[in-house]
Amino acid sequence: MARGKIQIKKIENQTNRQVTYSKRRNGLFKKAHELTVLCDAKVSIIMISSTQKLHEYISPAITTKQIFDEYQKIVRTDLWSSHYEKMQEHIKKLKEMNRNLQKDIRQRSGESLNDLGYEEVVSLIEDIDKSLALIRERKYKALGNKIENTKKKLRNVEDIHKSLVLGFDARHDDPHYGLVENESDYNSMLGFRHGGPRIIALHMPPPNHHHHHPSIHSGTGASDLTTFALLE
Amino acid sequence: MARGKIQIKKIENQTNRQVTYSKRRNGLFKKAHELTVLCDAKVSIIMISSTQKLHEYISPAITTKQIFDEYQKIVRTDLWSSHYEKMQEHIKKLKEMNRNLQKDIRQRSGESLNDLGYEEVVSLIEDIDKSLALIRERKYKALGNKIENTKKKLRNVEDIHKSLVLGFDARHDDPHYGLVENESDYNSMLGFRHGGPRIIALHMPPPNHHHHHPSIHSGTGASDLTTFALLE
DNA sequence: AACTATTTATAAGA
DNA sequence: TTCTTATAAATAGTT
Repeated sequence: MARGKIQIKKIENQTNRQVTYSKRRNGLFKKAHELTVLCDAKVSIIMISSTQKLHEYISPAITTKQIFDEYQKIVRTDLWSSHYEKMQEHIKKLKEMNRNLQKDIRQRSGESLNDLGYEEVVSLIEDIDKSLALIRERKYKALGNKIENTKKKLRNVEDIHKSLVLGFDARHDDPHYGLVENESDYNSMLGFRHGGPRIIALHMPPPNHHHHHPSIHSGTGASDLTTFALLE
Repeated sequence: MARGKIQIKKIENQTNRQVTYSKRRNGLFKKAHELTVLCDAKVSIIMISSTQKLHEYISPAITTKQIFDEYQKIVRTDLWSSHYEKMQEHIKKLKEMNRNLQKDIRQRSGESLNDLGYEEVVSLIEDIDKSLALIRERKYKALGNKIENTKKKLRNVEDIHKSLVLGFDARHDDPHYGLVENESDYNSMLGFRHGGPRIIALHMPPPNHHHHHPSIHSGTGASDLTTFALLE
């Protein structure tokens, strides 16, 4: 529009482009402001440059938020109101789901059985019985694994003990053998770290002492296992 | 800017103002579009006229919502986002809640016990046991009530039977007594409607015949009760 | 950032 | 609304 007409297409020279952006932005904002005053209108301009900088013009006597609100009030279509409504629905569904889940749990824990018919109660009991059996089975399996594991480790420790005793006897028989000063050789040999199991573990009763079994059912079963913790 | 300079102040003549609004709006949008193309920028213009009509320009390759999002991301001011974000949070919380409830149910039904420690499994079992006891208790109570009810009704019917027999005998003794043609007198007397219980109920076994009890546990218990349905 | 030749926008009238 | 057109304003290229 001056010193030569230009084609309306992207200015490839970046410096040029930025200069033009700056000049025309000012022109646009000026025109917007004139429009605001002359015609008593509200104008909001938001621009993002190719370098991602943001500039805005907003008529005096209005805020960008007000323009946004007006916009979504008037343009009922699309934009974010649909988004909003979708969210509302989503929330509704989630709440419904939650209600049902909680009801389920309450029924399963025997708190609110009033909505249930007799047959439903019967099948609920069957269901819970099945679940309980499943959980118990898993518990015993887990327990069995732990015990098996513990037995193995105990056996290992007993072997060490034996070899220690054997070694000690041998040394006793042959005074030329010095005492083993460094237990870490044994430990590392057996894959133990951090000093390995303390020797006190050797004083433990043999693994066939499980006359104590009932406690497994009474909820104090865990203490059985902590007894073996030193061997882990 | 033509045929005479104008002052930038509100045009009082309404027609004139609207004409100017229309012309300058087009000019503004044209400039905005040129800016978009020349400088590879994103422009959003929203205008509200003095007559509350809304017009907008939006660069191709962007939506007004995206501009809004960008705007609130860059200008850290609140806008409508507070609402939006609250909803997002709400949804997040509900989802979290849902997840936990479902996990709970899965654990209670023995499906996913892997996250549980040993003690947790033990207390879970205790919990379920308690719940089960509770539900069973309720079941038996409900069953007891039903049976009690049924017994009462049976007793009632037996009384009717007796009085009928007595009446019949009396009539037999005294031929002047006609037969009772209309049983509804008895029924309404006893509070029964719709013809009352059919007399076939009298052929039922006495209420102390509950050798059949096991079926109550096996899920066919309901059929026990339907046997008495005629008496309801 | 300033200049200015030129293009573009537009006020007023039709 | 749209067209016309005289004129104001905007701005591309230059300094």
